[in-house]
Amino acid sequence: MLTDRQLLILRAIIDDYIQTAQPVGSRTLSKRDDLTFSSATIRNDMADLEDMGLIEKPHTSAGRIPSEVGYRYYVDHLVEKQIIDERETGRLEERLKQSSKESEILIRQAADLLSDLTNYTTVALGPNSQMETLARVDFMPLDERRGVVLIVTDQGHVEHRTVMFESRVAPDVIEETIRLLNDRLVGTPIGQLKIRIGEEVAKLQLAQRQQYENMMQLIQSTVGIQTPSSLYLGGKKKIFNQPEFQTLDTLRPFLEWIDEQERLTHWLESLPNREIYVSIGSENGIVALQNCSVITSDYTLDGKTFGTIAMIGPTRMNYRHGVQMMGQIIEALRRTKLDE
Amino acid sequence: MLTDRQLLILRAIIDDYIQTAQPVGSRTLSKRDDLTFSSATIRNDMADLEDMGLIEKPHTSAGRIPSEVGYRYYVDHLVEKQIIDERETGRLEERLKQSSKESEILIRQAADLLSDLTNYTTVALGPNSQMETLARVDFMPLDERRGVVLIVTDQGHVEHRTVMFESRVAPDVIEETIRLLNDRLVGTPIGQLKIRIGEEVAKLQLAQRQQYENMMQLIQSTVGIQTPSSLYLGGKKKIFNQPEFQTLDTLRPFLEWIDEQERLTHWLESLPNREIYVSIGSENGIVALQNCSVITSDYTLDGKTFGTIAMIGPTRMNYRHGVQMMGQIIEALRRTKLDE
DNA sequence: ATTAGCACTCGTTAAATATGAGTGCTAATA
DNA sequence: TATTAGCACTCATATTTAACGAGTGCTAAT
Repeated sequence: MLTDRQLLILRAIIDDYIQTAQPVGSRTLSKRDDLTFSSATIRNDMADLEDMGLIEKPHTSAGRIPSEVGYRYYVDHLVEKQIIDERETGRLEERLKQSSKESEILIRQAADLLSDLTNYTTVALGPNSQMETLARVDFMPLDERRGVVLIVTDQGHVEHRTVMFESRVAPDVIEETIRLLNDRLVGTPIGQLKIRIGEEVAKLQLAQRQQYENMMQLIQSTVGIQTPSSLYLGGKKKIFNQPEFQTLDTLRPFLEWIDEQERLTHWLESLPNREIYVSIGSENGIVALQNCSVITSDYTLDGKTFGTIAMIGPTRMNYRHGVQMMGQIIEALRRTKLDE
Repeated sequence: MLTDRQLLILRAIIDDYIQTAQPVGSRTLSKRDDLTFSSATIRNDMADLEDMGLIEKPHTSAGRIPSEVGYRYYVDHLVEKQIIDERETGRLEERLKQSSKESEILIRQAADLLSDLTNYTTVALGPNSQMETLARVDFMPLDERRGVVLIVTDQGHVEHRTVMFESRVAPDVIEETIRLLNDRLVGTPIGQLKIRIGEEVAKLQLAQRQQYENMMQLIQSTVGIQTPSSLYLGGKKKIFNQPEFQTLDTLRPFLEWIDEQERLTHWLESLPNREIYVSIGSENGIVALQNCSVITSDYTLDGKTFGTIAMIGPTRMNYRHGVQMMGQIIEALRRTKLDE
């Protein structure tokens, strides 16, 4: 167990290191107003803290830096969660409201805002359309052999795909197929369209054989439509300002990783659903983010569960401020109404 | 005017420098099989080439590197344009064909392909939808006060926007408005929708006042739909392998610039329409691309003019190979049929 | 239990030195 | 006259050496 003084010293070391990115020495600490002990006393406590694995030194004659265990202790015990500053949240809500009522744009704006508030890179993942249900299928002819098939979800998302037919198709065949699709598939979760149609297709074979090929073509195109989750990166440049990323060895893996949209999406989707979750350093298990910490949170927009937002900074990130800003942003998003 | 030998030497210097990224000395050159002169002779010619501004030395005791003027001369006189290797083009066409028939995906694939062939970053700009004409407007209700308005262009591009009405709207009002929009606007270039509707709106005021607000809301939403040109970056990582971008001072501006989608789009759109155009070093006028050269070309897909593709590498780029690969890719794209 | 004092460690910086690739010029050669 | 061998000179880069100083751990005094 830590003594009060050790706690004070640990906190001071981390606070100082977060600000300066330099190892913190005992003399520096003893000069702080909130630490009244001599440097020797502090040194003794530092040795104890090091024995406990909370801090470490880069080399013999350097000051101490927090270890990952130290940061973990700091975040779990020394960061007060969820103090929502009503005034500030209101201001954020206001800024979000001004930008747009389009959910996609709102999310982007939120990510940018969070990035600007914290100076860390942010990633926002939109809703996973796989969960939404089909509201309607429609078709628009372009010419004799081409047309666009559209699907709309209950949440108002639209996806489309151009269909190319083998031969000229009679309008009523298309009409009938679309009607069939609407009859059978409306209300089906987007992710299950493909499976669902399999059950229905058998009945089709009884129908007119003549246009069978074209009908199947249209159906396959429809259920094959992908609904990609929208991903947005805010403040990618911010990383350039971090002292730990001033070398190519550290910068390159980070940039390469962050640019891999698909992997990023998977990662965000795989995160545990929580309010606000802090992953410190190598805890995240991603090699490219070894020296990064991540604050993630699911968010709701206008009450509905929506997606995930993440904030990525160096392990030496300002956890207190980060957690607080994250809390404010998701609260502001929660309060934002889409329809007024 | 350059003597034959000087030409040979200039070419050798540039070829060598392109490969090694190191200043080229007279002794190195004299050992090449294609240069039979002594190092002293080469030194004399080098001095002349330097006087003409074609090469320069980083410092007194270093070899020579090509100047921008030198590269320009090299590209204009020493790079043979447009030798299309039928075999290779066919292979590229094959690979493109396999990927998809969806134009968007084809373009991405082409950009990736070009990047892999050359090891430089590529940017592909899709067609500018502003030029396409409206083929159809449609509306799908979501609930009493919301719906999705869709527009389709003659090229099969679809854009949509969610509309939020002030009050409950009668289906027949919507139907009528949509019919009106289709009647008046089909065939109008997307870029001119807004202007065009102004002329029509006066007549509207005579119609039922009651639902005027909602009708206007629907119309405004429709003509306000943006059709962003699609932009795709291929091989962004490639820059990390270039020796001239191993330092943050050079890397950072490049990465920051390349990530600015909007600026990038504008830049590509502002380029002169040409088959293949090479911009060397500071010629492009962009500070962040001072040390980069760009090979750009408009391309056609399936015969139709489509967009612009660009290849960005260090000034010390392999122009011969780059120009050739660019030629092959746009030829392969030109031959690719969308509908078979 | 705390603190002053001191020897010791070791990364960082600066100066001193060595290395060598490459040049320009001059004089000899074909 | 054009080419080449020879040589002194330049200058970026790498290596070595020395000085510096922030910070530590330990011991003895308070």
